[in-house]
Amino acid sequence: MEDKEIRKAGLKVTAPRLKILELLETCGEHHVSAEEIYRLLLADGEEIGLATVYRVLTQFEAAGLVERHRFEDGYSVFELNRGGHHDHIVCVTCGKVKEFVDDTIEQRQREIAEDKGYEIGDHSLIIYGRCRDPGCPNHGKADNKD
Amino acid sequence: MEDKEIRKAGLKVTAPRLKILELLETCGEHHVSAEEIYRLLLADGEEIGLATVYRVLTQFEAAGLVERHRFEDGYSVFELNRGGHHDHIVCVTCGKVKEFVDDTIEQRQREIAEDKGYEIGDHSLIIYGRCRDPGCPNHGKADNKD
DNA sequence: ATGTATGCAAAACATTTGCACCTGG
DNA sequence: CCAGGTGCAAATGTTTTGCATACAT
Repeated sequence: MEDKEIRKAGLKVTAPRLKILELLETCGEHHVSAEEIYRLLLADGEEIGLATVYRVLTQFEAAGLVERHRFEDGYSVFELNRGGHHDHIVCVTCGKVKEFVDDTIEQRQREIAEDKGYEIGDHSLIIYGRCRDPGCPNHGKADNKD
Repeated sequence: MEDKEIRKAGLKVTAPRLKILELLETCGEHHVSAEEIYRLLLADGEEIGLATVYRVLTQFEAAGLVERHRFEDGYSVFELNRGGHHDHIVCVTCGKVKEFVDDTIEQRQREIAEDKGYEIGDHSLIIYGRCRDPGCPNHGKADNKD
């Protein structure tokens, strides 16, 4: 059960925390915003406040349970921290996100940080592109400038 | 003069636009927020509104004149688009930003996008670390020229 | 002259916080 | 029982927008 995860974070096991964690587990690689989580839980019959969602997510982030990403738009999305670090490739048209890790890139980053006189911490690499999924609205189209 | 840049963007040449463009030119690699631009121009004796700063920056961004970045905190910083693409390495302590380009990483990104079935567009790579500057640890002024 | 830009104030956002009430351990 | 958690409303901080006026062309 995810009770343990919550306790391990030094938090009490409450309905909102359990529900949010469960929801994130069902999301897999899909990244959800606080607002989305809020609406999904409401729709699921939970009585929960948006403020609580934010509070819990912030606590989970501090505990390393979830990761927060600030993609291009002005809000954050969250995903369960499944251990391994990874970067993201996002479809600018349909928003689909895939994850990847590349050792060459990871290594070069360490070298660059060293070279620039920084002690490396985290990093964030996001590739923006267009996916070739049939369902993607932009399927086949080329870059149109106007 | 930078009149041309503004006209080329289909915008009228006005004082606020000129001033903002000039200011960005003096900034070089230093990334400024809308608020900072606003305060700097006020301090410089300009009569300008914060809303105008945002409007102009948005227009400049759309015209490809400036780039907007959303680093870790909840606001945007802007820099003049000097043509060449580059990535960023940011000090999490003092906020200092350095730019870099690494061909190996650029190349790997193209391969990854291809591999994952994306037609690559842009990307954003930000390395977070701690710089080894003497004046760094305690917030201080963050106005390091580098 | 005329369509744009502007400054200001107010709105719209995502997110945080104060507070009185609830609840898990 | 009580520290910690919650929902709600109000506060925050950033960015956007409505509107009447001012200005570039």
